[in-house]
Order: sequence, then structure tokens, then C-alpha cells
Amino acid sequence: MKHARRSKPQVRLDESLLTHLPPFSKLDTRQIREILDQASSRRYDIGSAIFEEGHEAERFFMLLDGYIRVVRITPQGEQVIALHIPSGQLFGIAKALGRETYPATAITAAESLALSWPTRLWDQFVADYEGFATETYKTVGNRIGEMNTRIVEMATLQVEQRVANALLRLINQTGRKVPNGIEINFPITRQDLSELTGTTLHTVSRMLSAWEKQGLVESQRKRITVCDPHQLVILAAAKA
Amino acid sequence: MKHARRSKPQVRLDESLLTHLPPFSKLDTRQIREILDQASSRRYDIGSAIFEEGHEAERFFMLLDGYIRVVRITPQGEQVIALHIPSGQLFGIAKALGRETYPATAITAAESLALSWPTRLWDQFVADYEGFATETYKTVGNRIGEMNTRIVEMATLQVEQRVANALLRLINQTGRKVPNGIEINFPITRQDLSELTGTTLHTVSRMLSAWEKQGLVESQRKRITVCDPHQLVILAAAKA
DNA sequence: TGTTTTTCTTGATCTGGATCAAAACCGGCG
DNA sequence: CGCCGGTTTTGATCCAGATCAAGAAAAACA
Repeated sequence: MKHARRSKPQVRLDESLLTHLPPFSKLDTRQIREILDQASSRRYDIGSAIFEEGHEAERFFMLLDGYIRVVRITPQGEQVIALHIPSGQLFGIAKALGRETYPATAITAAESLALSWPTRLWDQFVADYEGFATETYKTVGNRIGEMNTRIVEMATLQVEQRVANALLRLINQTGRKVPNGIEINFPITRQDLSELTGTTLHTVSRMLSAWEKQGLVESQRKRITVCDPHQLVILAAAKA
Repeated sequence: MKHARRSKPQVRLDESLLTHLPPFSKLDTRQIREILDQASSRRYDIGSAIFEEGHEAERFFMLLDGYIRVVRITPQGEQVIALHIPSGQLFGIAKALGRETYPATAITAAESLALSWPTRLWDQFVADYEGFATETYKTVGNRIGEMNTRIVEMATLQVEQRVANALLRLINQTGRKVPNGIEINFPITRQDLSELTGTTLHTVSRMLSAWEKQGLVESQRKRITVCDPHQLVILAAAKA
């Protein structure tokens, strides 16, 4: 993990950073200014932990750029990826869950840029800024929905369908159009994909090889491009 | 499903019903009275649906007595139990998740009694009653925690350990002391347990038989008693 | 009291994926 | 440029647990 610094904005942050993001979109310029003036901004190298499970939740965050994976570690040291968070979302919002500590670890899946505020400002944000509360609870609701879906998938689907679903979700959240399809916009290993679907890197590797032969996907090291999303959707839902 | 009626309280509901429940515990008698006067109370037979996934979230609920399972149905018609809710908790709180519809179906696992309020009162409750918001967000946080745990378990543990964990969670939430151990306080089938752990009723049945031979549990039809919780904890955590 | 329905048990077989093992590949770095 | 650590691939084997199949036992019903 390389050096990274937190900075009170010497260069004042631009208001346009936040104006179009849902939790702040109903606010006027003055309010955005207030919010920004209290924020710290910081860049994180890929693979660094923004906060860790169980630690005191001192700050909450808004991901401006990059990509984050929310991870839990089992007693046996295995990692499970609980969630991916795309840019433009709040995270580390323990306060919204009535918690004093972070429930999981946040790791950057790509170089990322995030704003953060001391947790003590949370209640103030909720009280003062219209739409902030509503939008954050929507975020929470969506994450619950996602987790629910994961549970159902793990309980009922085969590995092949789980991996297909995971890929589809990833290209939806972070897909980038490239000549031959849609590429996942950050480096992702077979290992990562296996931690996301509760399987092994071996199985994922075989699966991708097979799909590549069928022209469904293309992949290089840490890069996956889905060429035929529609076919993948079919696979993802197939009964047998 | 037998007849069940909703009633505006002809017999006024007693204030002591709510005074000790977290979301209301900071309120004075007058406030509790207000809340109760706006509530409908209703009894539900075992196995009935209180509300269904996808439907308009017209009301939110407080479970006074009984037990509820939150269920999702897959496109293929398989059921997955997402969560169990013990008495004393709010449920159906779509509003707290920024949703307009219920995200899952709520089925009574035992005869149950619940109060409910029209969703339009939600914001008012949050604004007027101290501690209500905080406590409900704690509830949400706990449920997220539970779901997280389920995901991690499904991704990393063997079936035996998942079933053991499920049993332990059940006796913690609803255990009732009986001469030979702790009994799960509502009727539960092997099928239910399998839907809770993502396996089949056959496997669960074999497992319980084996445990019964070892004196770990005792079970009759729809009844399970854990005789040796400690041993079960060991099983639940075992690496191999 | 006999019949039907639901739940539970137990055996036999099969298989999706894990595990074990080894090699090839790729990129960074000294 | 050649070595080394992190990825990826692919083969071979194994086994936990699903699936298939039949009854047995308990409750519900009539």
C-alpha cells in the first residue's frame, strides 16, 4: 500500500462534485458549500482499506470516483465479498444502521477518491438537509435488496448461474463499452469472482474458459469483457 | 387459513403492551396512548401471510406475540427464508428502507398477534417520538448483520455447520427451557430448516437423526429440542 | 375407525464442484 | 534480461450432498 494523504481542501472542492448526486441533489449552493467545507477528501490506492470491520465508525464517506468492495473475513481467514459499491454512493454509514462500529471492511477495487465527514455530523446532515435522510435510506434499502438476492441465489442456484449473475451485475454497475462488448471497469481476478459467488478460483477459471470458447466473454489477466450479455442472461436464469 | 379479523380496538389496548418495547420505551403514557389509538390489532393464524412481496406497503407492523418468517420465492417457485422475526419487533417497515412496496413476504410461523399502522403515519412517528427512529434503524442494522452472516455462512460453511448455526440462532431467538434442553418455541419442519440453510429436507433429516443418536437434540414432528447447545456450538464452528 | 394427507426416515445412486497437483503465463523489478 | 511472485489454466481424483425411491409414522379428516 503506497502513501496516501488526507487533506482539508486547500484547493476548495468544487460544488459540482455533489450537486447531481442523489443525497445532495435537493440542496442549494450554499448548503453544498457548507457540506464541502466540512469534508476531507482523500485518494486511495488500489487495494487499500478505507476502514475495517469492527473499528469505531468515526467517519462516513461518499465515493466520488473508483470502486469499492465491502468484505468480511471469516474466523478461518476466508474472505467473502458482501457488496460492491460504485461511485456516487455513500458508504461507511454505520449511523444509518444504528451502529457504532463498521460492520465490514471496505477495500478499494480500483484507485479511488472519497470525501468523508466525522460521524458526529451525521445527525446534523439528516436534520438540516432535505432529501438526505430519504436518499440514504433508499441506499440502505437497495443494499438490503442486493443482499437478499445474493442469499436467494446462493440457496437455489448452481455455481454457473451465480457466476453469470455476478458478472451481469458487475457490468451493469460499472460496465464500460469497448469495441467487442462491455468491460468490467476495474481489475478483477478469478479469485475475486469466486469470493463473490462462494466458489473457488479454479471453478471460475474453467467457467470463463468455457464461455470464452463459446464467444460469450473475453478475458485477460484481471480484465473481463462480456461480449454477449444476452446469452449470459439466459445462462444466468436457466433451470438446469 | 381460518377466519381472522382486524379490529379498531373496541377493547382499548393496554399501554403496557408497548411501554417496554425499544422503539417506544422512551415515550410517556400520553404518547403511547396516541400511538395505540391509531393502531389496528389483529390475530393471524399460523401459516398466513401478513403481507406479500411486491405489494404496496400500506401499513407497518409491530409483532406483539408469535413468530414470523420473512420469505422470498424464486422464479422457479422455490422458497427461501430470508429472516425470522421474533415478537417485540417492528416489521414491514418499507418506509425505513425508502421503499414503496414490501421487499418480501411475511408468513406467520406460529399463531401471532400484531399491531399495525398506516404507512402514512411513519414520518410522523419518526418526527414526533423520541428514540423511535434510532431504534428502528438499529433493527434495520441488526437485520443487515444477520443477512450478512447468512451470506458468509453460505459461502464458506458446510451444510452441517450451517444447520447447526441456524438451530443455535433459533434457540437464541425463541428458545424455551424444557426439562431436557431448549426447545424451539414454534412448529418447524425439516423442510423449513432446509429453506433456511439452502439445502434439502433429506439432508436435514439425516443430520437431525444423527445428532439425536449422539444425544445432541431431540425431535418430534415439527418440534426440535436442543439438549446439548455447547456441543452444537462446537459443530457449528468446526473447520472440517 | 378407517382413510387421506403431511411429515419424517432411510437406503441407493449420481454428480457438481471441491480439492490436489502441476505447469504455463504475465508483469514487475533488481 | 532473467528471476520471482502473483495469476491463470487444465488435468485427475474425490466426496458432500443432491436426487431418486419407498416406506413408516403422525396428525387431520370424515
